[in-house]
Amino acid sequence: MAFMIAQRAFIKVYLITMVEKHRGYGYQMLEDLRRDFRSHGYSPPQSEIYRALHELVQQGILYRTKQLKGNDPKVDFQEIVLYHFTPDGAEKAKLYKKQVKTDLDRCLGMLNKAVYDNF
Amino acid sequence: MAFMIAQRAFIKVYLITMVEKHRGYGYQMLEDLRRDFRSHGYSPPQSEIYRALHELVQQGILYRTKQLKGNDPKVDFQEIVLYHFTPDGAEKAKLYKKQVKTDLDRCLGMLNKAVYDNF
DNA sequence: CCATGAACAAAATGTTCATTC
DNA sequence: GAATGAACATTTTGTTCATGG
Repeated sequence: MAFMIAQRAFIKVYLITMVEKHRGYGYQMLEDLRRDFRSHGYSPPQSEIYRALHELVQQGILYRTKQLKGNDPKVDFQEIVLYHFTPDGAEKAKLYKKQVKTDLDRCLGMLNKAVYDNF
Repeated sequence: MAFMIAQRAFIKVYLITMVEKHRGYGYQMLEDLRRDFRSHGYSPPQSEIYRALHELVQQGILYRTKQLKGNDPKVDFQEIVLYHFTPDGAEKAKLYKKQVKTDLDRCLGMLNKAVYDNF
């Protein structure tokens, strides 16, 4: 077992949750995470979000579709990549999240213990 | 700012606390930590403990003395390395711990948030 | 500037080996 | 097996570059 939870896993559960909420594409999720964790002094690097998304596709949890950002193609030709659950993706995601939850709890236990033991 | 607290820093505060309690030498501290974290599924690698101790010496917080383990040299010639605070080591240690405490709290905040947001 | 992706560089860690008692 | 240390290998990250709209 590793020491702490990996950044990758941490990000992945957030991405899964975002897909559950039908929210968006990579760049958007990146900005959301940065906003939500700014007060914690954490700014996930852009590469990690894309890597995490790619891995979730590899794991057969998500699949991709492409779409033009603006409703009107004449206005905005920017192409974005949307993510959705595969047929059995939701179930796989549930399982993955469960594993990460276990690890999150483990890490919380260790950090709380460290505070208790040393401070 | 990094994502999570580094294993190294985590171990260092434990080592400092152990030196405060006049406990021991590297190998002993390693075993203690392994025992204390076994239930958390974490077993710090031996190399990390020594690396951490060396760094604390580099930082001018600790210095080393050597000693034979058994009281009677005829019985046990095993040489061990003991660690003590340098003259200003205690103060430096206090400062270092303070920094790590801040980071521990930050990490706890992030992990708790993750649990709240995703589960 | 938004958006995606890959390539590359660095750091942190894990594993193994060497040495001594 | 206890004890210390270094070397080496790998993984995980962070940074930078490339491309296009």
